[in-house]
Amino acid sequence: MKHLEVSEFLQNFNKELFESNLIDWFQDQKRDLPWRMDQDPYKIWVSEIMLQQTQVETVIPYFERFINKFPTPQDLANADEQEVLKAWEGLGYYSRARNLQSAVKEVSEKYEGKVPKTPELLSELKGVGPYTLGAILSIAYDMPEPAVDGNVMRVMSRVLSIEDDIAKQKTRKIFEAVLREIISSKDPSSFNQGLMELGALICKPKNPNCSICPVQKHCRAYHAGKQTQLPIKSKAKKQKTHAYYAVVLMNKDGEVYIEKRPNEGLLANLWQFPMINKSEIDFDYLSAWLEQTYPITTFGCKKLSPVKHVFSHVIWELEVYQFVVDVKEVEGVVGRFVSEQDLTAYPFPVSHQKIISQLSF
DNA sequence: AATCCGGGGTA
DNA sequence: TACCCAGGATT
Repeated sequence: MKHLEVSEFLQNFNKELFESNLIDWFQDQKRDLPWRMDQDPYKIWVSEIMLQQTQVETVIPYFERFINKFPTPQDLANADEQEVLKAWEGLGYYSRARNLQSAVKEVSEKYEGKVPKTPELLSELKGVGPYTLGAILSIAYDMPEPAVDGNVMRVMSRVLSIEDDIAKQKTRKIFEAVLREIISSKDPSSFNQGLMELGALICKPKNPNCSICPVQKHCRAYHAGKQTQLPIKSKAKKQKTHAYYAVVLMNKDGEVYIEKRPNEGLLANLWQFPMINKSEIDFDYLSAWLEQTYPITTFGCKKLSPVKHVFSHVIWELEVYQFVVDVKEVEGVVGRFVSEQDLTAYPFPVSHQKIISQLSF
């Protein structure tokens, strides 16, 4: 029963009744979320970027602060990137923030701040992929575009008993084709949001609550008793561990040395304490390496608590040391010494926030 | 088609 | 632990 055509998935499927069952349930049961207060395309855009791979409850406080700080596209376009990253601090996938600001600048300049209304123009924007495109067009502009995310694939794989591997890129296209056939033309916004809301509240990955599901009678997986076996998803490979020394260099004034990470790759443009891979240096030479790399001479050294941090694709194990240092006057140094007070102005990854929380100034 | 890119919630 | 989350960009 694999790799069927769209028409085969939809045989004997009552799409009109499915549509009304889904939309009626959504209108009645939808959560009161801050990006549902109005239909401002900018706010919907911001929310959709934040919601990528991120749960609703996590996003809510970030969204509130972000919109309060950058109420309009112009505000975000004119902001300093460091300010934007600071507002994103702790949310993860920081390229979302940089791409969003870049795209908002483009909208501000080319379209007078109006979010474009066509798939072609929208998909040109950085950070707007197939899902976000459909979400913006359907929710902000009531256009019948599919918005296929993890929720939608889980719900529809069960409803239509679709057994393709949802971890594979091409499978999303199958769901988009199916959704184009059944999406409501009357209320595509409630239809798309209803599918996602259903996935979040009822048709959950584990223990789906089929007994109260508004589309139970349409669900082939439920009727076959195999709702917990769908969707099919191949496993991701395990992360590799990287071990580093991370060092806090504190001068006599209680200021600590921080440096900006490169403008691409992991945690791009965020700040950190100096780190060196343990495979590159033995601990006995750490002090000497620090003195040749940074404008300092080291004195005392004490060990802080180690930090373990799990990313989606890699694991960091940081062995943390704090050095007392004298500062030499050197030009061309990338980092800087900052006070405890000023530290709060810089965006740090959570792994290094764990180090900051150990410091006593 | 794989891999890179965060962090937190949940069973 | 392992899996998941209103995914997109890069290789």
